[in-house]
Order: sequence, then C-alpha cells, then structure tokens
Amino acid sequence: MQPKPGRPARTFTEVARRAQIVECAADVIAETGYARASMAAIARRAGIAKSVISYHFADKNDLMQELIRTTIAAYTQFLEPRLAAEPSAGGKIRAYLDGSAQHMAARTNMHLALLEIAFNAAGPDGRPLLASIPLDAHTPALEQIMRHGQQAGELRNFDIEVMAGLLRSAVTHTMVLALRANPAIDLAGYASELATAFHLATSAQITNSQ
Amino acid sequence: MQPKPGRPARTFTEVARRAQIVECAADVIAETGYARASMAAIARRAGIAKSVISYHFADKNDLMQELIRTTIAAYTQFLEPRLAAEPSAGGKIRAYLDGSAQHMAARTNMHLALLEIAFNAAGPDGRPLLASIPLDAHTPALEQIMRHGQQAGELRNFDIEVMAGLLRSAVTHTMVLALRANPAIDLAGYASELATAFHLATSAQITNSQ
Amino acid sequence: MQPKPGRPARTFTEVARRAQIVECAADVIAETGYARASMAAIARRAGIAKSVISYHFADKNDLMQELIRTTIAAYTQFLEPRLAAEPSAGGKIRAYLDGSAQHMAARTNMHLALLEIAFNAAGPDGRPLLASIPLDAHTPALEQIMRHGQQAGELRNFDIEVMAGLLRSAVTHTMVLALRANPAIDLAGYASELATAFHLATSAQITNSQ
Amino acid sequence: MQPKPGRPARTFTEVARRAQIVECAADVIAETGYARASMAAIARRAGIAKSVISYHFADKNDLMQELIRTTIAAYTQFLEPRLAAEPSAGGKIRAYLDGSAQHMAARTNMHLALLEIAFNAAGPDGRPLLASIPLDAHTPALEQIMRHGQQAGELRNFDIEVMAGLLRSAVTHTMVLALRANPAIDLAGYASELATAFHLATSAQITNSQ
DNA sequence: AATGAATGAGATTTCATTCAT
DNA sequence: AATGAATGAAATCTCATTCAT
Repeated sequence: MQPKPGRPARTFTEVARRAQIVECAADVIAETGYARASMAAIARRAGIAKSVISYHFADKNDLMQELIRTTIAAYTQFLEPRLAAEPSAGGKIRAYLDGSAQHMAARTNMHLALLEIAFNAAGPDGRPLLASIPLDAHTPALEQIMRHGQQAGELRNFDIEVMAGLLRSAVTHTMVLALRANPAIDLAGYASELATAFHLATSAQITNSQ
Repeated sequence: MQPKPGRPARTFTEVARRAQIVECAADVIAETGYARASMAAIARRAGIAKSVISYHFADKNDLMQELIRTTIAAYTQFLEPRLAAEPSAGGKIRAYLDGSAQHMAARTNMHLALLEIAFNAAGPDGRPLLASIPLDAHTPALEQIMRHGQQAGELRNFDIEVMAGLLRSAVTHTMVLALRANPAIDLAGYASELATAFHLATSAQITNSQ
Repeated sequence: MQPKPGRPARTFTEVARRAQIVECAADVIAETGYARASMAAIARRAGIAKSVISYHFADKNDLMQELIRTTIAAYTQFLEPRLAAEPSAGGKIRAYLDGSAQHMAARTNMHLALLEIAFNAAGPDGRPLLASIPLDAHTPALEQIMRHGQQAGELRNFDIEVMAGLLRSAVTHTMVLALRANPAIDLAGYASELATAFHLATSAQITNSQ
Repeated sequence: MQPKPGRPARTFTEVARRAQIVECAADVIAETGYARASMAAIARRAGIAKSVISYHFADKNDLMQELIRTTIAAYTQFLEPRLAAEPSAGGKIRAYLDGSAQHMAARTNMHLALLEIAFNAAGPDGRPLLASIPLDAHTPALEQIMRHGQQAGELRNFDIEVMAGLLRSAVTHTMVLALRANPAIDLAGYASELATAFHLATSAQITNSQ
C-alpha cells in the first residue's frame, strides 16, 4: 500500500477534492442522466471551476473510471463479509440480494450513476467503458458460489451462466430501475421477494408434485 | 383525390427511405453505442447526405421515436399470438421468454438499439425518451397474466410487481446483454433455462420437502 | 408592350401562378417577418411544392424583386393621377400622403413586406436588395415637386433633400409602422394629421395667429 | 468576500471582451446587414474563435440584447442632460434632434446596427427582439414633452401620437438612413433643418412673413 | 407545368480540453 | 492548488437550390 515509485503520494487535500468531485459527478449523473452530465455541470454542482476537474483527473474518462472504481470498491467491501458469514450457497445468494439492497439504499446515486455510465460512457475506442473494468470486480463471484452449491447438492443443476446473469440483472437492473422509478420504494422488502424467488428457482430438494 | 386529412399519405419511396434510415440507425447504435450514433454517422452508414434524414424526419428525436415505435410494434405483433395460444399463465410466461428470444435473434440490432435508447436518449425536457411511449405497449401485460394465474391457483402468491419486473429484466436486460456480450450465443437454450427458473419461482403446487 | 424577341410571352397560367406566389410571399413576410419567410413557408402558404417557386422564379432574389416591382408599380399607378390632379405643390404633397394611406389600407401586407424586404433582403453582393431598384421608381419625384413649389414661391426655402427624406419616411416608416403596431388604426386621419404638419413645415406665407 | 448575490461579478477582462464583441457585432451588422452578421463573421472580425462569443454570451439573442441595451443606455445618458437643460418644449425637441445627430455621428455603427436589429432580429417566439426592451427607454418621452408644451400654450393642438411618431422616425429612420446612404453627410446641418421643420409644424403663435 | 426527393453549404450551440497566471 | 479565458471539433438543424420524373 506504499505509493509506488514514480506515482507520488496524494496529499490529503487532493484526496478530499477527488472524492468531492466523484461524489458530485454521481449526483449529477443520477439526477440528470449521463448525457447532461457535462464537465461544466459537475463543476457547477461542486462549486468549483471546470479546470479544477482537469487538474485532478486526466480527462472525463479518468473521472468516470474513478467513480466506477470507488463505487465498486465500496460495494464489494460491504458485501464481502456478509457473504463470507453465510456458509451455504443459498445463504450467500440471499445475503447478496439483501446486502445489495442495503448498500443501494445508502448509496443510491452512486449505483444509479454506475448504471448510467455502464450504458452510456464509451472509451476512446468506442467500446463501453465498463468493459475496461475487470468484470469479476463488479460483483462477487456468483458463478463460483453457485458451482459450489451444485457440487454440494444444495442447488439443482441449472446453467450457471444463465442463473448468475439473471441474479446480477435482478440487482443491477431490476432493483436499480425500480429504485429510480420510485425512490420511496421498500428495498428490503423488494430484496426479500427476490430472495424467495431465487431460492425456489435454484434449490434442489424441491418436489414439484403437480 | 385527397388522402385522408391528417394522415399525410406517404409515397412508396418515402416509406422505403424511412425504413432504411431507421434500420441504419439501429445498426449504428447497436454497434457503436448511442453516444456515437450521430446523424452524420447514420447518414454515412446509409450512404446518403445528412440532410436526407432531416428531410424525412423532423429531428433526431423523431427518428428515435420511429425506431422505438417500429421495433415495439414488430415485437408485440410477434409475441401476441404466441401468448394468446397458451391458456395457462405458466405457458404464457414460457411463451414470452421463448418468443422474445426468437425475435431477438432475428432483430438483434433493433433490440440492442432499443436498450441503448432506453438508457441514453433524453427528450428536450431531459426526461428519458422511452417514457413518451406507453409502457404497456413495450411488453405484454405481464402483471395481468400473473394476477390471473394467482387467482386460478396456478401461481403462488408472490409480489406481482417484483416478479413482473424481474421477468422483464430477464428479457430486456439479461438476455439482451448476454447477446451483446456473445453474439453467437444459443438464445433458445438461454430462454429455456430462464423458463425453468421462472416456472420454479412462480408455480404453486410445489412441495418443498427439505 | 409586345414580348421582346427571346423573352417568350407568358401564358395566362404562368402569370396567375406568379401573382399567387408573390401574394403569398407578401402575406408570409408581413405576418412572420422576413427571417421566417423561407421558401418552404411561402410554398406551404400557397399550397404548392417548393420547387414550383423555383420553376417560376430564378431564385429567391428574383421572387423578392418581383414583389418589389409589383408593389411599387401598383403604388405609383395609384398615386400618379392623384398627384397630377393637384396643381399646387402643397396639394400634391397632401395627395401623396392621403393616397399613400389609401393604398396602404388596401394593400397592407404588400407594404409591410416591402418594408421588411428593404431592411432584410440582401443581394448576392451583400448590399440591400432595394438598392438595386431605381429609387425614383419607389416614390414619386418629391424632390422635383418641392423644387417647383419653391420656385413658384408657394413653399419656403427649406433643404429639399432633407424635407423629401422626411416626407418619404413619414409614409414608408412612420405610417407603415403605426399600421403594423395597430392594424385597426384610422389611416386617413393619420395622413390628414401628417398633411397639416407638412403644410406648416413647408409653406411660405403662413400667419399663425392662434 | 462574495460579490452581491445575483450579480455575478464580472472581471475586468470579461467586461473588456464583452465590449469588444459588442462593438464588432455592431460593425459587422452595420456594414453587411443583419442577415450576414453570423457569429462566425463577428468572431472573424474580432479575431477570436466563435466559441469565445459563446463563452461570454449565452447565445446570439443575448449578444443582440446586450448591443441594444448598451446603445440605448449610452444614447439616453447622452440626451438626458441636454433635454433637461431646455425649459421649453420647443427647446427640448430641438435638443432631441441636435443631440441625436451628435450621438449618431459619434456612434454611427451602433445606431445602424440598432436599426437593423429592430427590423430583422426576432426572438425565439418570432416577435421582434426590440419589443423585449421597454420602449420608453429607447427614446425620451416625446409624448410627455409635447403634452406639456400644448398645455403651456407653447405648441399648437396637433395629435400627439402622430407627431411623436413622426419625430422619432425623423431621427431613427430618416436621419439614420441618410447617414447610411452618405456617411460623409453633415449631420448637424441635417438636424438643424429638421428642427426648423418641426418648429414650424408644432409651434403655436407663428407669424410667417416671408 | 408540377413535384417529390435529395443535396451541400452554413448557422448556432455544446463540450472537453488546454493554457497562462 | 486553483482559475478564468480561450479553443477547435463536432453535433443538430435550416435552407435555397437542383434534378429526374
């Protein structure tokens, strides 16, 4: 965790400024959409000059990547112990849904911004910006959890890629969009409903006697 | 000799050009993302002058709305008979997943473009463009289907809003994004996996004897 | 008045179309201002295709010049006999004001359009379009009338250029603008007031004993 | 340490740039007409990039309004003390004509531009831009002056609206257009001629004995 | 005689970025 | 560390004009 040689340590002021800018960027993006979140708008919200952003970030891309990094780091740090505390795959899945809901409630704008950026921002090559972030950093290794659950006989024999994709979408799309549509929504209840659905969809040991 | 008043009577040429432009717009959006899909880029792809687009569409908004209208119309016309043919709620849900997969395979770029527009495009007021299209035209009335299924005792007593949201996300996000990530994906199999998951998650009459 | 060789005679239809287009141009210009009077707007008003205008007029300049020519011709033809009927300079000046008011009331839009064009339209060289029309065709030879009046001792010894300029402005600016500001104005009364003012300002031999 | 809220505190540089741009705009408009006075042309004249204008003014409308405000403010500040110094209505009218001529000679392009804008520029609603500036700010309250003169028995009993309109036209149209037609004109003499004419046209108690 | 279709030039405006202070 | 000022590229849209039918 030492500053690598060549990359000078950041002063306290700089760290604070960067955090403030990232926070404001998330707010503006969440409130007005990515397209309207110009550098000028973000600076205005932060009460600073446009060029201050340029001073602290290489370019807009860099700012967006920092926002992504920051959010994902906070998110995973929040989730990790909660998942680790659950021994079973089913418990981990429920913890993933509940924990995500909790974090989303606390950091709504960050998550809304993340979604906007995922769809809108494009790197210089035209490819979406999120692609340049390692995917498994984005969400916990749901695939691995499910694989273990299947091997232990706890989960039925579904296609892991499909189910993990659905579970991720349930959080990063379904839940986020529901929150955007209705900021007063009961997220914990929402997550609980989803947890039940995923329990039914994934558990082995269910006898369907129709 | 006049066309019906209010409906301005499009010539064959105009209809064809409009369709061509909409198609090219979808391609460019799907391939390069909404942000890069400028009028110039669309015109270049179509091999026409920028102003030809202006000649046929009032403005960019108009073009996007036409793309949305066209795609949704084709999509719902494709789905409707398939849903109607299934008597049970479960059948309808499976038909929705299977039919969507089929249509998506055939009109991939249209669906990718729709997703991009949904997230990116904003009308002059800043509100998302998709909001100006009646929502229930976008997808079949999943809520109603589920309600009937619950009343008939076929489906268990889940929260309809949550489950319908998840089902829509499964199609418009999970499946579309999987397709974007891997264009060679087996969509029919993907839909089938999802169908099983939703069957388990929604059916009544399942005895869970753990 | 024979069509000159090389300039083929205009058919009845063509003459009518040209007149219709000129009329519509005047209406649109008068109502929406020169800047908004695009070819498209004029064609729309006339209920014809844009290209019909191009068919009958070389270009927009040509159309504007025709509008100018037409209006000025009608205007002078209307004024000439009225001025000729007055033997005295003072009578001619009053006739100019009264006659202008009459003609303006009858052909309001033409006169409003003329004013708009005078200020807005520019030929290809950038000079105002009205400059390309012989000036003395625009209004009767007020200078000559005043000169005669002075020589006859009827008018006092003012600067002819200044007074003629003021008299023209009184009609082409003061009166027209008053009409534009208030279409229901009593133009005859307005002209009468002006006539009195100019009588006092120009006459020799006035004894004003309140 | 804050500038008064609502008044955004312009730096010296900004004030200078804005003034320069307004000046150049007036020059270009006066020389080439409003229609040709594009942002690009104004920027070219000022030797700056187009976007510098955008940086200092919200849009073209804003620039034009600033030009109008600036010119009218300078004009009225110049006239006011001159009118106030004259006790009689006749004196005020003559001062209005003389003062206008003086100011026009000094700020020719500003006045030419004002005339062009008055006729050409239209706000987003299509109404002329000058309408958005309070009219009585444009020229001194000629009507009030004349009313007082009539009540005092100094002026004869003419229609005030008509005469005030004519007097304004004499300055803002007759004189300005004469100046445009011939930049070397003797404006003071021109104003003097006009003053005599208006004296004769408005005074009570005149005994004209050739 | 008329028209729908197409075009290219040009206008305004937005925006990320750079630079001197 | 911060800022005001400036820039050039690009985007959308309008418009007079041309052409084939």
